[in-house]
Amino acid sequence: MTYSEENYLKVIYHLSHTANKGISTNAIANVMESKPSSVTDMVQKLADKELVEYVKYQGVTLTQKGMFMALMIVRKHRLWEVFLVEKLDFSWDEVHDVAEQLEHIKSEKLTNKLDEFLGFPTEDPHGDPIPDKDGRIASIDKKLLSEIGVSKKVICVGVKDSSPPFLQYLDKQQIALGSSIEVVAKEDFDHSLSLRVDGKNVTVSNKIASNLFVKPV
Amino acid sequence: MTYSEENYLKVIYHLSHTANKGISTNAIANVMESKPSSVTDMVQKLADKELVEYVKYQGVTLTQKGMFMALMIVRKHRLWEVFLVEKLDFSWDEVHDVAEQLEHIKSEKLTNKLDEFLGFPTEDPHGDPIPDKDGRIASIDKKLLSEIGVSKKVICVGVKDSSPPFLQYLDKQQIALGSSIEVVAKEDFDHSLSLRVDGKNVTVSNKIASNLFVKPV
DNA sequence: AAACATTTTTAGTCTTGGCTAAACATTAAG
DNA sequence: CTTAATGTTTAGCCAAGACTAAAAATGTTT
Repeated sequence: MTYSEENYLKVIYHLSHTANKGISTNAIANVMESKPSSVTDMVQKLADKELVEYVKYQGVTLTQKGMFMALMIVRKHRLWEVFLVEKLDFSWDEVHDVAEQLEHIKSEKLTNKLDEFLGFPTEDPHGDPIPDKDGRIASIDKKLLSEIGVSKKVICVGVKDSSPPFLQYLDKQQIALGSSIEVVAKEDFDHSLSLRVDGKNVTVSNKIASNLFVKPV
Repeated sequence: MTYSEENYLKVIYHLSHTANKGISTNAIANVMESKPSSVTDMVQKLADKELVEYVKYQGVTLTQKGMFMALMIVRKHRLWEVFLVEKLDFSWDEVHDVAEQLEHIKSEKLTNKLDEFLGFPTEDPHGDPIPDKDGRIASIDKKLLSEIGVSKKVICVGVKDSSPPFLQYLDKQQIALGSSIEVVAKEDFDHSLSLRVDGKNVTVSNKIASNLFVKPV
């Protein structure tokens, strides 16, 4: 497995969550900032290795084997993110690029020892679930904050967008994983939300609210 | 800096310690298990980037810039080895291949935070010195056990050869970094040594003794 | 000092992963 | 149901890094 093949598998895995048909070469190229023609080539190589199912013009899906490898890459990525935040004091907006490199380190022993060292965490610093060594994911029931009704109380459990600007915005508003949030009011005009976050009043736009995962308290 | 360029710099750095003239393409090719012609190509590329001084047919030496980059790679390699042994319970014969991968992770912040997390170690698990963030190395005065006179007492501070078979042999004889060693006798015939290692009698061949670094107690 | 052996470089080739431009499918619209 | 628009693949090309075989430089010997 080359570096590049691993990246393709990871991207296909992530795209599989939003779309439930075959993933188009175009979609992959967009995410990878490359060209559809390059994707076609690589996808054919992955199909030869039986990591993806590929029908011309119909898109790509992961095979069992490909799914497992993708899960192991995601596992490594998220474990390293936990390591960076918990042990090395990185903030949650700084970890992505480094984890993007660390996820390619090949050593099953390292991955499993790291998992143990971290106390077998089930979620990364953004609230995303961490597959265990057999690829199993503990699914948590979570909703977008934007779907929560007025006067309901919830706890912040994850972010949908984990780009640095969004995460830094949340830091500024003192919204973090574990924060308790009450929806005080919803504005009809722009769908913005008035919240009480850990006792403080905060107003957020609908765009913010639809990128925050919460669970009923 | 590509992965491959980094490996060349590292190899040239290591070879510079034993030979103090220019390093030949042949020597590099041997260590890298590649061919001299491939080395010539790469070395010319490194010279274009001013990371090495290169005169045709005369061999290669590191420039200031190249030396610093090499030191940073060695620094990362050795810090990760400490991490693997101290935090993840790897044994000293298992760390090399994984550290070989980890040394290429690009993030100054990661390296320095890791250094801090480990308590700014000055040596790796094999007793090799770890360059600090400015590339400085604390030099320790050490001799080969084979050069020590009879009835002298020393402490084991490093290994010259850190291949798994040698390290595993030392484990079996319960010789480790920090072990106190007294040279009880030296055999004229085969230059083998009778030792007292932490109170136990052990006999080792000259080959073993000339791969163990010790310092006077 | 010339001839031979060794080392090093050059020239040309291969593979991987990417690109552009052109050809080919599919879908949507008239 | 045919054409236009869009999406996808093919064909041909490029750069990096490695290789083989051949040419050139260095060194070693007599």
